Amino acid sequence: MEAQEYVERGKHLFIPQLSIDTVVIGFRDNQLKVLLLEFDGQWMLPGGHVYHHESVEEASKRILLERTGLAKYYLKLFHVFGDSDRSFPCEMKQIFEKIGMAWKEDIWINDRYVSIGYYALVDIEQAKPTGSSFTQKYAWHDLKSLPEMWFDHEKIVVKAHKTLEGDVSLHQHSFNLLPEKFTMPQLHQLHEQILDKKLDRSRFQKKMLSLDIFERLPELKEGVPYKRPYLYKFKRESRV
Amino acid sequence: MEAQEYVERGKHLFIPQLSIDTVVIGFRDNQLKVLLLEFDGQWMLPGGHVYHHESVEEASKRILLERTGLAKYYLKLFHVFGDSDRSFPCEMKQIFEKIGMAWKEDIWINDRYVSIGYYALVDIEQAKPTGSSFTQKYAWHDLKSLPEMWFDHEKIVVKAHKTLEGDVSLHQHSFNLLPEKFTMPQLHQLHEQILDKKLDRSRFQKKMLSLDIFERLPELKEGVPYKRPYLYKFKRESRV
DNA sequence: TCAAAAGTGTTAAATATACACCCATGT
DNA sequence: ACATGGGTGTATATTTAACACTTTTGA
Repeated sequence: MEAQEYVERGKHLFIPQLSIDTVVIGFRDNQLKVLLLEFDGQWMLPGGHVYHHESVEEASKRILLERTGLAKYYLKLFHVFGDSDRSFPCEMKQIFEKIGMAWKEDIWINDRYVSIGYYALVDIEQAKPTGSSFTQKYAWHDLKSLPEMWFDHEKIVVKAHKTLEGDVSLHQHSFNLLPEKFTMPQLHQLHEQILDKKLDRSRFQKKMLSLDIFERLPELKEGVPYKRPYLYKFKRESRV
Repeated sequence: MEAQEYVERGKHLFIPQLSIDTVVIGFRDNQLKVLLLEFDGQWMLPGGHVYHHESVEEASKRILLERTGLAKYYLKLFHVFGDSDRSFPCEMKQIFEKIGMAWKEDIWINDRYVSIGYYALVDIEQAKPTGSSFTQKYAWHDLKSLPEMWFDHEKIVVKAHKTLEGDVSLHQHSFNLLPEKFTMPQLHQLHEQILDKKLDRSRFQKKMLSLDIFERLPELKEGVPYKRPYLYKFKRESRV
């Protein structure tokens, strides 16, 4: 949808005062990454609104598909951002002026919004991000060093990160951040990054294998120096 | 607020298409109880909407205070009910006819609503429930044998119960269901009810005490047969 | 040949489990 | 006296922790 059309018709298409913000998390170069969209030197999260005909969950999946092209991922509602002062007319005015669109005080986009926060764990190599109608540029930023962000999006990212940290040992969904076939050293380093601490290599491997959710493949990982690690894949068919 | 005023003015007072439903949980006679409101032989959850000037969290606390008179409790957002078909015009018509109020198809209360589900753990003996504008009668029902309920409220209660089951070992917030001063046997029976299984008495007590969150009081529980158990209280001042 | 990375093993400490035992109290 | 409920102890099994050993491979 074009920016112009979005602003004109959005008021009637979507559930009012309700938005979705999605923290899309990937893993590359041994670093956790978050997908951000650029506008005028500052960054924002992929997000959107809920159509009258769709469920909140459907909306979150649609938004993720639109922004990343992905159908496979782990997606979780992690928080509701419901502060009474959660509206951003000043920042909206800035954005409208930059685009060259007419800004009015009483436009729907200036309302106070309750935002439903999702985090998505994705295979960063499979993602094909695209900008939104407002934003052309996107980038994967280190979760540990976030750039200047619009609205309260930095707060949302930080909250998602904390939630992920608490969830990872409980749900064992971290493999969604890795390719279909991955090695135990990869999973080990990933967990070290998520929890931000050293984990005993031997113990980690034994614990992961004792969960009986990963299947060792006959092949070994190619193209890596020194001893080649085994490849594993998640036992269940689909990721979701 | 009166029913008439609520229907007439609600459209402008509240964030549209957003509601709150609160599963208020108590513990009495060794059974988990849920606070329900009666209308025309069927039951519903305490709930409400978010005023434009208040946060979602403030709204949930206001609703809990209005319905129970309580200021001390554990309150947690446990789920967002966002199905696209979540509207109840037929049931609303029934209710309006029973009250003797004019029902119209396009009234705000017939809209599709996204509901934010909270569960509250309360000291049932401290609660002073009151009916809402629609409902006069209230009752504490066994969580295990729910009556006929309006809307999708049974689904919401079941989801809250499951969430509590998963949360209790993790957060150790179950004492909020007991009086200020309680005994280990009480806490033991409470956990058996929440998890719906037998727990070894000796081990349970040792584990709870090893958490170092409860303080043993010099007094013993009075008015109970046989050996009198020690009384404990939660170490931190406030419950929230 | 040796260092780096991966896979596995070994021992000790900490926890969990399944009871047993003793104490206080009411019948 | 004894049955009931409460508090604690003890032996055993399991899990966690720390680190050692071995294998494979590239420099």
